[in-house]
Amino acid sequence: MSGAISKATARRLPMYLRYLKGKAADGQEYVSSAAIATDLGCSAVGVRKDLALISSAPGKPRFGFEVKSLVADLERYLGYHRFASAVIVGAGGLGRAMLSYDGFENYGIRVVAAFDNSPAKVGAVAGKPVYPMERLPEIVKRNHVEVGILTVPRSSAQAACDEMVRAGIGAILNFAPVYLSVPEGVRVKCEDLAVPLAQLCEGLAVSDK
Amino acid sequence: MSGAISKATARRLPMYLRYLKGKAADGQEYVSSAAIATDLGCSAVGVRKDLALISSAPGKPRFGFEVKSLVADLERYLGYHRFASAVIVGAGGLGRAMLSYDGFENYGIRVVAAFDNSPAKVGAVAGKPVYPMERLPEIVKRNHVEVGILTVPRSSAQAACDEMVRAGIGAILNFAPVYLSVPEGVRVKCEDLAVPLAQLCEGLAVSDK
DNA sequence: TATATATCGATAAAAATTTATCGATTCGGG
DNA sequence: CCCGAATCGATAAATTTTTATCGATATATA
Repeated sequence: MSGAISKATARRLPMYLRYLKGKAADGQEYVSSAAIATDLGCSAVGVRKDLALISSAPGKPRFGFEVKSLVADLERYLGYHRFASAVIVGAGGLGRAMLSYDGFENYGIRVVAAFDNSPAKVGAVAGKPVYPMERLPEIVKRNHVEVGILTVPRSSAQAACDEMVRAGIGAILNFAPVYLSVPEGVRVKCEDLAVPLAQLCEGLAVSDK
Repeated sequence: MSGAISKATARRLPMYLRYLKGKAADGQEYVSSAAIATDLGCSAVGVRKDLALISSAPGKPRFGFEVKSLVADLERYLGYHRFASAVIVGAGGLGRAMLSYDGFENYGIRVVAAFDNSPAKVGAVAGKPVYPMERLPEIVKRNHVEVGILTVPRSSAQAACDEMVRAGIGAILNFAPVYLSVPEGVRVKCEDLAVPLAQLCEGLAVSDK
């Protein structure tokens, strides 16, 4: 069952996918666990264990794993069992950057639109619409949006969060550097852009190794 | 010694800091491990263990921990033993958003400037300068920059990365969805904005619990 | 065809992390 | 002044995750 994948492994899968896509683009057919481990800075045994969990075809001795097949497996695992719609609340610099980011499709996520209070921000970015906040409930309902990305300034984060919850959004990815309080049942994941950078700076980097 | 903090704990510290700052802003003097755990969705025992590692003052039975003191301890731990300078390469949407992001100071990181190939992007954002790529080595050297944030499109990522390495940058935070190859000794940490979102979408969220 | 080698997959050991338990401490209320 | 509730800190158990070991397998090459 797909639920049998540990948290630690699940965190690494996207890394493999990205790496393998690079190899595929280079025209490489096979890749060994040792090569992956060296390049990604983790252990070969760990790589094999992780891949064993999602790979449909076994690795071939003396060759390694077939890149194309692994990519397919990873994409299936990472994006298969869902096709979620998301909205962005806050069309400032970060919000607009995410609106034009093209990496979400890989994970089965469709960013529907962005919202902002400021009339100046309303319009479109990268072909995606930016609506005034009032229209949030309507759009959420119509598109069955379950996930919201919060990219407003710290001061308006809680208010925007409340609006999202009222509109029926059940999971929020919060980029504002504040703690949000939400009603029972709503999931929040905080993401602070400074954190990975800080980890990188640490002498003892807390890498995802 | 400060090196005795486990990776798992180190990953959680920023979360505590943010949460506690919120409480401090609300004027709350004390907070119990149980309250933190409930709000943050983790276990109270874990919270106590984590805090024990960085807290200078012990928690008070019947009250909990002193918020102000914990904030000070966390800030000291997270940002004290370094003061790193960073640059941003790629002044597109994400790059500019990060240039105007004010959360880096909390972690002892100073973003010095951004760089871009396109003359149209050169100028200033949020009071920080945007230089043409040619000036990267000079600025890096002058400011002793050790860390670079890579926010260019996928296609130019490797080239930009190479330039950063040549300029003397030893650690790179990569936001482009590609695998970068770097010489021995250079650290790379990849950050894909879609990943946390994907985790949030998963039925079995891989939260940082 | 036989052999050496690179690689896998499985099992086992070690390490790290989380969770549980429990006595000790402090304060508020009777 | 004593009792009970709330909370901590420490120790111990359980779980998860990583790392090590080793035989099996497939391929290239002599």
